[in-house]
Amino acid sequence: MENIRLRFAPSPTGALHIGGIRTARYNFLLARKYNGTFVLRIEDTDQTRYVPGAEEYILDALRWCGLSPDEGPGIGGDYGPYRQSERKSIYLKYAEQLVASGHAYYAFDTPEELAILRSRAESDGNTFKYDAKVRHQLTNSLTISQEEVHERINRGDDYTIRLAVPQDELVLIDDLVRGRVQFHTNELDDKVMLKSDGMPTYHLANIVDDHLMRITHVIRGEEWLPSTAHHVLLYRFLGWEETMPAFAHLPLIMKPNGKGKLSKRDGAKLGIPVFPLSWKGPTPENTFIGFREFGFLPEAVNNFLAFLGWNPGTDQELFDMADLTRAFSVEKIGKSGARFDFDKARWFNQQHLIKMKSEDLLPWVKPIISEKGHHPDDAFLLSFINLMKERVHVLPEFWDQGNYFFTDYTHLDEKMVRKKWKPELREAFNHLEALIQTIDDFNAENIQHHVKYFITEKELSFGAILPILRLSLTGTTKGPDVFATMVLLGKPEVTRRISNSYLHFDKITG
RNA sequence: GGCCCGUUCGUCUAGGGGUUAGGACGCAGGAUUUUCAUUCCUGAAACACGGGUUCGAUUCCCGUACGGGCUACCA
Repeated sequence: MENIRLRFAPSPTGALHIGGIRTARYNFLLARKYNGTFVLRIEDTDQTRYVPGAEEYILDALRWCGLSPDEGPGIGGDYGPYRQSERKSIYLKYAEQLVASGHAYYAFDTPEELAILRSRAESDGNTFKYDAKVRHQLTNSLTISQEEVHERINRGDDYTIRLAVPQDELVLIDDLVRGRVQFHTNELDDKVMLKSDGMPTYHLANIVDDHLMRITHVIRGEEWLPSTAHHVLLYRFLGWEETMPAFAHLPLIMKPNGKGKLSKRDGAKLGIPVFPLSWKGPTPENTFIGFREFGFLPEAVNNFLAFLGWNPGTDQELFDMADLTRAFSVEKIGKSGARFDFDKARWFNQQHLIKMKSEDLLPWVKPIISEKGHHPDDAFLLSFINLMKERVHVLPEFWDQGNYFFTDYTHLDEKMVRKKWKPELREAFNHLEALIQTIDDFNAENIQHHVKYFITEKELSFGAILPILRLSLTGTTKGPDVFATMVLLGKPEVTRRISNSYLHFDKITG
């Protein structure tokens, strides 16, 4: 595996969903594992589907995921340009070479004519296929004279160049994931190589570029498997079969309900992210929330994604990027489609959150708190993160579950107050408040010691006091250790909240 | 419809001719006598079906069913 080169080749037609990120991830992983090169190529040959901003999104998304390309548009490299629209003339040359060697031909049939043939066949219960059986009845350089071909081209008639797929041959593909797959050429159509606007189709561009860019392995989605036979034929006809890259077709990521492959819409429908980053489209229907905005760590997203269709063969599930690179192998990629399981994604995120050092989490949590208008110092934030990180799944929950550390709580669990507050506790709480005032060294151990003493003194129980104490401090019965919470809140705030809470409590129970 | 790919707990999966079919998420119960969470323990839960091959198939082969993909001058 020397000098391996892999590429990720998305088309800039909008936001890139996580299926694409997984494909990029696998390509990246294999490249890194063998000290190879990871190339980004933009496949913008369909000018009608070009979406402004999409290319930028792709690069941003890759970078956020830690998948920065070694070569690509805006990055450079020895095999550029890396945007197919900028390589137009290259494809024409090879398309014409294909015609010259008899493996392709000029076709003048218009889309309208073909549509008619298609619908006619359909009404007869058949399907129309532009192939060896019918190409001699259609308008192309095989059926009209060379003069007429030149004449039509010279006068500016629209034409395409189609691949002349031979008859009665077997095309063998040794897929790294699926083993040997074979296609019979009689089932293959004469695919368009060069479109009438002068742009190549994916099929031609991808083969020409993979060859010219010295790509050694093509890892892509299973949706490409059926056209791989055409691709093999192209390598053969262009004389490049010796250096043809190895193919690995990935199982698809399926919708959470298992019905079909995951699509952009599924996210909005279920209220879950299926994109790495948020994407603002022209309409609400084309606007999507990303894993980043949802509060996921890129490492967790990658860990989760890597396991959709791959596993190391051990019981280990938690991987950082470096571990993943070490453990990854194409042989361990599965064959069957993997369902997108958001609960598992949340679990991965939680585990990564727990595993991370609080210092490393600081830059992720800080913006969430400051967004709410609070700017505590790092030491405070660090203690806060320590207390909270093992009870949140996604970043915004640091605020949702811990906002009372920064401001008076806005929500009080009245049901629990009714359950725990007895008016006769008021006297005890007054004592407790006074007792807390006297604690000089306000650390958790010390506070606990005093509170414990107080409880036994008053012949009360932990279970009677602590929940209501927590309620008075945080408004909820859930949360980190009460004494640790008190330390972080600080003595003045603790006593303030305790004395303030009587009013609310009496009102609720009274 | 045609072609191609696939099928182990609800989900992600390990395994592979003879296993109590393993792990993880989720779910249920329990422990950690302040909650929540973490952590730990326990539990329910799977080899699609039918034929072969074999002493023996979940594992190999062939069918069937089911699922998925492709079937554009889209990628």
